[in-house]
Amino acid sequence: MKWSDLDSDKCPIARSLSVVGDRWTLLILRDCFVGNTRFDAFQKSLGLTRHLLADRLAKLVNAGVLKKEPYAKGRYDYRLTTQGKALAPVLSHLFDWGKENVPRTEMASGEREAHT
Amino acid sequence: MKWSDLDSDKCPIARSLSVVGDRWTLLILRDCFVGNTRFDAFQKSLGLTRHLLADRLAKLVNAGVLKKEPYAKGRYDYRLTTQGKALAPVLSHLFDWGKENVPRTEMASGEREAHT
DNA sequence: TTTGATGCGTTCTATTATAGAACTTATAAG
DNA sequence: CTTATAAGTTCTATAATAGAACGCATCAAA
Repeated sequence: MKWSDLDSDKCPIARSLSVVGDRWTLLILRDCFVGNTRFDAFQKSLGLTRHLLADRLAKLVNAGVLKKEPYAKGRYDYRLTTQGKALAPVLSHLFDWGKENVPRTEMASGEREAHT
Repeated sequence: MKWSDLDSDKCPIARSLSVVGDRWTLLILRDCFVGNTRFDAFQKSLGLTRHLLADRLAKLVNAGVLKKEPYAKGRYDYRLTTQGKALAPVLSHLFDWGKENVPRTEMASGEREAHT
């Protein structure tokens, strides 16, 4: 199997991962749950490249997880759809598991992030 | 932020993803929950390259999610640790979400897989 | 009405990651 | 001795990601 064929897999877990299993995708959704809605806000918060961010947002919109709502010409809010909101338990458990099982390693230098 | 710095992130979700957020990793764990324990079994079931499988298994063992138990000289069973078993709710919700929200697309040709 | 800042991308090059197949080493079976 | 199985490793080719710069449109100030 190729990663790109996951969407036709018999297993629902594999199909879920075909939508949210790419690098950064779940972190973008975490930001959505916290209230971020805009391109630059995601980019600054996550630090991924603009190229990838554009790609991931497009895929999420395409999959019906986010919807793109214009608030001015050429500017958009990305908001969770009902489908997207249904992912809350996944993030919630990842939060709990990480808190319990993945101690924070020391950083090289400058601190970042604020989320929760 | 780089993907490789996620392990020092303040957010537990980001730290979780530093362990299980790589391509294939959650599918390998799914196989573990279903009872697979061996290298070739994972490889045949998932179809990822042996190279990547070796890499992912090593990372999971290193992170304490799987443990490597020899059953013969040079042969091993990979089994979930307590920490690994604690990921069950994540997979469970991904299962539910995929079943509800990600319809299976048609395949190009030959069917595969059996899981679930 | 030119200048500058903001928002949302796209384009470019360089580096990593992944795919696919062949090759190792060791054990065990025929 | 030959073949089969298990668990990798090595190799080359292709795809994905990082990092920075560029583009274009709006708005606000000068």
